[in-house]
Amino acid sequence: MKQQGIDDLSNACEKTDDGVKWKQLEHKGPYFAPLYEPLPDDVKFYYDGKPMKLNVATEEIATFYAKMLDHEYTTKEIFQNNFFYDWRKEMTSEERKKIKHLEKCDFKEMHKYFVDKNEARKALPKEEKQKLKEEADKIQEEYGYCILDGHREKIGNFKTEPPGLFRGRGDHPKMGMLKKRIMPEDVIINCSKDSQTPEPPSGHKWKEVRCDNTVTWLASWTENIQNSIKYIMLNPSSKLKGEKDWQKYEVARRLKGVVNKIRSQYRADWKSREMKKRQRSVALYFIDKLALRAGNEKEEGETADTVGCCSLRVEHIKLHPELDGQEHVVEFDFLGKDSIRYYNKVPVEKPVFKNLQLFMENKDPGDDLFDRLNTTVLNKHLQDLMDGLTAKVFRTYNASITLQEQLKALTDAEDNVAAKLLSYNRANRAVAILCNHQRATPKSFEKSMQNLQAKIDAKKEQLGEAQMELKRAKADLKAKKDSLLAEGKQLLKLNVQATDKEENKQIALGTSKLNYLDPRISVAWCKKFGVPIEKIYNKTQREKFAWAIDMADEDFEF
DNA sequence: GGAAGGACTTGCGAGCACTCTT
DNA sequence: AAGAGTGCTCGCAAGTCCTTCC
Repeated sequence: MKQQGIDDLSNACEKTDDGVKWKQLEHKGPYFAPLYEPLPDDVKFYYDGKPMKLNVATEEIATFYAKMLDHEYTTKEIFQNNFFYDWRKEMTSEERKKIKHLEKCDFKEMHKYFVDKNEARKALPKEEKQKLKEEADKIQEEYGYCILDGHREKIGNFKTEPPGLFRGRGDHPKMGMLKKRIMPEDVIINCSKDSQTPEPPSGHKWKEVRCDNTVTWLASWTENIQNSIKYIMLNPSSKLKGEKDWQKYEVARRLKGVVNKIRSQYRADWKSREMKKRQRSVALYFIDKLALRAGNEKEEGETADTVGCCSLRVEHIKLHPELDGQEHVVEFDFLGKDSIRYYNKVPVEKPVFKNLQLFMENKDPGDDLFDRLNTTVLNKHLQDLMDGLTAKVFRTYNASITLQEQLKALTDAEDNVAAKLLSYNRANRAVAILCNHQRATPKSFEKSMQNLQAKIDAKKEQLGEAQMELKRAKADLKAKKDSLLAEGKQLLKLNVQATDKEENKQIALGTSKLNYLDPRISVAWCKKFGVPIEKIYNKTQREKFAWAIDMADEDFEF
């Protein structure tokens, strides 16, 4: 591997303001999605029952739709309309004259072609598969790494996104629109001046090559659906990302020091004469207590209708003066990030309840609950309370502190490793529930639960038998006792497994583990209770959290 | 001061790869 | 050896929050 530029950095970019500021960045540029291969002649598209040869560009877009035929997306009207509208834009004028209705388009042959092709690929002999893997590894090796200030670092996403049909989440108004192919002419390269500038594919040029050491991306382009910029950045295992991660948790730890003061302050503000302050203090209470997201405004009609705290509308909450024997209950029901439903019934303190009644007076269901508040206002206030404080820090703080407290409460030093891990998972789960990290119940859940139960029943029987035998055979006592003990232990372990699985049915632990829980808490816990770190972090996670594994000893306190 | 643009983190699900069972 | 089940990686959408521009 070339190590050019490590010793000679005299030519490197200089920028003096704060920020990332690397001295050397060298890479190969993005790896481009493979070009379109036209369909064989015998795979036909039919319009109105008659075969029709499409122009290559038109055909390519048709294949995007054909590939998705058995996906639910293609049954949705918005998806169909958006696709058809964009498809027609790319047709030749003759094609456009002919193809006027999507219902008359028959993609079935094309669809079958791709299904078959996919199966053929899966059925490939081992050696062929091995060869394909080696080719992929070669590409990874060549394009998947960069050199940043003398260190070889893994890149997160070194490939451009392939063209296709946009799939939004939830009720997205743009679903089905055509995502265009990214060409070198769309791509901005960022690298140091002294480094070897990456070569664009032959016959092509980059949109721009720049040297901006205040940012961390290697390449970028603007996508055509939302007109937003996409970036090629480093892998979480990189030093740069690790340092940022560490910083994030340090900010959250600083919040720990002032959170009591902030809480008494927002409680006081519930009685403020200013409406703006009251709204701010109630919103902050939600963000703190319920770990809600900030809730930026969104452009209407451009994205799915989802909300966070500051963008909650009257229709998203119901007030119950009394519910199930509890007073002042707020019932939340709204779609949050990724159109995941947030549903929760929460007893709140009386002033909060009274304030909410006030905020909702004379408003329609579609009106903003906090009409005098937005995330900019809220974050400005938070910044005054603590340097670096923003709404999202509360999520990080409350997630991490909850893990630490739960681990303390649930872990029994006398337990075996399996039981300790159940405790760990339960603590992790408490956080995931707080942050509303959900998942669809896995498809094989019922079945695999039954299998596990069958195993447990079998083990119980074995245990019973061993007990009987022990009674019968007084001789050979030691061996029988041991086998009894072993069976008992296995049963316990299976029961633990089953409990864990059941409790985890609809909860996703990954997001909190990766993004909200200070890894030093987990590392310290492992060290303190003699649990190998591999039991809670897999290889990738250990790479991402290398900084924490290095740093934390068993008495680390968040 | 507010809209638009930009950079970066967070989030879920699909599909692949690996393991375990039969 | 094959098939099922599970864990892990990757893709890329969708957030947050800061900066820039008028």
